[in-house]
Amino acid sequence: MNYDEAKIKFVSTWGSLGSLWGINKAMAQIQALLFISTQPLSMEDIMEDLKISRGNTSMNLRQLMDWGIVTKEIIPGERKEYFTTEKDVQELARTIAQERSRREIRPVIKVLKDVSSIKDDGTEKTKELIKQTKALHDLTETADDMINKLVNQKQNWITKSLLKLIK
Amino acid sequence: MNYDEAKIKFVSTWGSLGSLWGINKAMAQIQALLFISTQPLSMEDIMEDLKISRGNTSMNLRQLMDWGIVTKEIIPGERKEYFTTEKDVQELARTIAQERSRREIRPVIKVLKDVSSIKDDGTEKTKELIKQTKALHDLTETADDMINKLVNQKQNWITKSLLKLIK
DNA sequence: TCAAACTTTCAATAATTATTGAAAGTTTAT
DNA sequence: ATAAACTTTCAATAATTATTGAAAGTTTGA
Repeated sequence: MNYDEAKIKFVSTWGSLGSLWGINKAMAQIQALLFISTQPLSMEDIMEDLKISRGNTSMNLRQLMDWGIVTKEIIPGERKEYFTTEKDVQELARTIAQERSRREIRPVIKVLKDVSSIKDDGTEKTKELIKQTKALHDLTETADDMINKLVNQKQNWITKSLLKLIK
Repeated sequence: MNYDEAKIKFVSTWGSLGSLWGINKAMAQIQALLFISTQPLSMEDIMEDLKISRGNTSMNLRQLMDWGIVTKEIIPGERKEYFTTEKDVQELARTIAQERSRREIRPVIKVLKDVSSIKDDGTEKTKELIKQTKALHDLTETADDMINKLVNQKQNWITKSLLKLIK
């Protein structure tokens, strides 16, 4: 496998993994491209490389900036805008985990809390609903907390945490 | 909020969260319905409750069984098949985490390993590709390991782990 | 102030993914 | 062996989601 093959394989694999953290293919591919690039890329560069339209590139870059994992780079003397992504995997993971938590998990935790707080009318089905949604609420909340704590131990969090954990 | 409202809210919220662990809406809703049901449900029951077709119900139940979170229940004297889901949240989380790892994460880890193992031809871009995909490989592999270890500590894993972790 | 260089927006369209429903398949009781 | 009761399959269709491209918007330099 040479450089070009490896690059294509990486970008497309990372793209298809987008679903894992809830972003679309083009968004994930743009991020992948920036992640292995040695210098900032312009919209033109990205469009050409991924063979996607200008509009698509623009919209997905905006989303990546909203997520906080891509930033605009001004290159002196250049008219075009250039883009870079966070290059540190730890920091990247931290940002992604936080954003997913904020956007998707926390709202669900709220619903679980509301649902599990309905008045117990004494019927079996109500008791079951309360019991099960409460269990789900507790699990989700604890898991969310844990991920955020893990991910916020900036230095080498995964390795350190693992050591502590797996006695 | 009464029982019926709470039930609808729970089922639809859980359905929309399906994307979080990579299953579709109907699948997640069926699981949600079974999760709060006091007794096993037939295909008929599910179709009626969620207002989805027989074919859809059948296909999604099969998938849930493939994931190992729903099982067929034979009720003596009954011709129909009945279904139940794993009721223990811990066990549910364990199964889901394992399946996702097997289906999606491990294959990506393999690609990252292959890509990061290409021959270093000395160019800057190749060095960067190798460096970045290797970092991603290591992170992904370690995170995957950790989740699987966490999730396999059957008894109260989250709480226990948290205690150990967050000094 | 103008126009060239560039970016954003968004309605139209394409691609993907989910859902239906009816025919085919299976199981069970008699 | 048959037919009723039930489940599965899958081609057609619908719903959703992503993508395009051209017009509108913005910024910059002369």
